[in-house]
Amino acid sequence: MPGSESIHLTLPDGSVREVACGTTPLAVAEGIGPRLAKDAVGAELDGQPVDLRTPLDSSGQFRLFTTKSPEAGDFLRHSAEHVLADAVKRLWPEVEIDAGRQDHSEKFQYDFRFPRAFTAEDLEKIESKMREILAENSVFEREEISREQAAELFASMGETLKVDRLGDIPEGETITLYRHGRFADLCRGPHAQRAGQVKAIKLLETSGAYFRGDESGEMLQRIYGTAFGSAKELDDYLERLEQAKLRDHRRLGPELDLFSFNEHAPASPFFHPKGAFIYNALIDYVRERNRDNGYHEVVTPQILDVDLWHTSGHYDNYRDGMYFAEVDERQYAVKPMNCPTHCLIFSNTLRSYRDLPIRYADFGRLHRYERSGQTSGLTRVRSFAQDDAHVFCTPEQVEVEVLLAVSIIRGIYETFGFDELLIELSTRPEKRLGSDELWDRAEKDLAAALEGAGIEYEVNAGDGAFYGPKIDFQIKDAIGRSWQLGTVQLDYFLPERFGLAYIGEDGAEHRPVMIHRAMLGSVERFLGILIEHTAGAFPVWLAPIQAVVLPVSDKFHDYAKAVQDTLTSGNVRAHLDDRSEKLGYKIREAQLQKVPYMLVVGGREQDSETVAVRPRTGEDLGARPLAEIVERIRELAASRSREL
RNA sequence: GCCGGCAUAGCUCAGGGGCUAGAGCAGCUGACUUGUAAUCAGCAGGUCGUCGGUUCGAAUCCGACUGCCGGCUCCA
Repeated sequence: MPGSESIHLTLPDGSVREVACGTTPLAVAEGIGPRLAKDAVGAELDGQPVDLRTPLDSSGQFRLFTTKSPEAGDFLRHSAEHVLADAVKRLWPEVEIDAGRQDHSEKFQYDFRFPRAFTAEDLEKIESKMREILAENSVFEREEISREQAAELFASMGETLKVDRLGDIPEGETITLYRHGRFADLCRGPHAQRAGQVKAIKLLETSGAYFRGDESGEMLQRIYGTAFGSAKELDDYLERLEQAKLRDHRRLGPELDLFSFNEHAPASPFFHPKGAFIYNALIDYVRERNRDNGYHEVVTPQILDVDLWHTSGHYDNYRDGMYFAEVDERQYAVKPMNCPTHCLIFSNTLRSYRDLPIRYADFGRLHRYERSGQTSGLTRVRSFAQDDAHVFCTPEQVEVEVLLAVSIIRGIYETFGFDELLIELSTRPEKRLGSDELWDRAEKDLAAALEGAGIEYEVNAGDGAFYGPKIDFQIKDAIGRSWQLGTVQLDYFLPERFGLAYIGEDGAEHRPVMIHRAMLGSVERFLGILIEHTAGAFPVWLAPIQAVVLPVSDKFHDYAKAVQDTLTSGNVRAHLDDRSEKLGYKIREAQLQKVPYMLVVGGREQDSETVAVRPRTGEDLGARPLAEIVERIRELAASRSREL
């Protein structure tokens, strides 16, 4: 708050400005120049976005964003969000407003209590009303207000949802209001300076959304949109959405003949030969890594007495997500997880501490009933397999075992080119089993394993599984989207439920610790992500067809066939396109199928026992000896290279 | 599960209370014999998602169901 003390702001050019504590970023901008003050949208202090009107009370690295800064986007979208609410209120004054979005990195949204769903026509009307409001170019004003004043204000406006929301703000927190024109909303900011700085808006879609995210509560009507400082940026954004659609695995999968879906088994993929090839190649890869690291594969039943699921606790917690069958008047459940079956193998015989760690891997098919509306392509299915494994070890071995799992996982992601990796340590959730001492120890073990190996991670407080903390692995795909893949979870609870024990050095029984580990996660989901990451252009080792032989005319079919045979006997997955079509036609088709290598053969090649090599990158490598290309493809596949 | 949308040929889509439901691509047949992203011609292909209702008549209007899509919620 304004005081006699001063603070020091370090500007991007390295210069330092000394200003009174409580000076606003807008005042700082004015001090630098009127032009900058006019164009300023927002600011940041030590990387934290700050509103132009929020008094600064500490020193730090200071930057101002103008309409031209990409960083201004969050400010602009947040302001467009208020303009959206304003527009809806102007069109339908009786509508109650709820709240906007937390994350404005891409979109904005607002929820309304509206008697029906918004239609496409409504959106058009709202959008043009928003443009009118933007043209008014109102200034966004920030106002600190007491809880009582705020409650009174919103009650007087008939905004009962807002009054409810007010109650969600923790005691003692400064309550701020942002106004533009006659519109006022409870808001933390930050906002742009003026509405007119938002140059391009688009409303994207509508949907229902539960008030406060409560499934048992009221459903409101939500509108999503996006906004930018220029029409060009908006166009680029929409273009990116289009590009993302083109690599959507639900589109590419059928196009590349990888998989299909059928009403007879909703949300359960049918992998065609090419898709199954990739599916199995992924599993083979993990199998190889398992073998190299002392994990032993087991095969366990699909359908087990429901009794087992009572023991494991899954029946109580996840009954609604399980499939059941009754045979011989006996109740069975289709397995949704492998862990209980692994516990049964572990307890099949007396175990010594000398046997530990025991590492069981399992690619068993799992079935989980996902509620309708929750399923999507390969990423959320009802029938799937995980690259699952469970390690049974002594408490002392936990750190080493966790580290082993982490290092295998990192190696695997590298193979796929998932270079950007975020590791999260998820700690005890509110609903959990076991004592606090147990959790203290488990969380400490995981953290120690990561820190011991110098691995950077973030803590995701409260997001652990109910039976133990976990390390989650998030990757970023080729177009920057984040996906959670692998997980390493500590479990002290299942060994307890199953009464697992090993005989220790002291001759007494001890409880083993269980570590759940998946690297790809669900193989189905991983394949979906991989399709989008690669846009269907798989690395040579995963390409169902690695090379297609293209004779330029029927006259060269014999040579083409001989080429294919040579490739095949050299373990290259080769296809011969001997249709009577022009070369361009066949190239186009192979290209659309993203076949890594097109091998053109005509008179010249036949005479010299070569093939004209055209990788799917489109370059022309010219005529190469057949043996060379066989060797090249074989080498790329064997090394699981991503090169062509 | 909730809010909303969609469902016509293998695919992308047009049509629309009425008489024989269309196009392009893909498929098949034939001609062409092809040199780095689509040769030409012909043929075939449909219970207009399923069930029910309204109607003289429904692919078209209404309802239910199923599946899919965008969100919400959930995800051991």
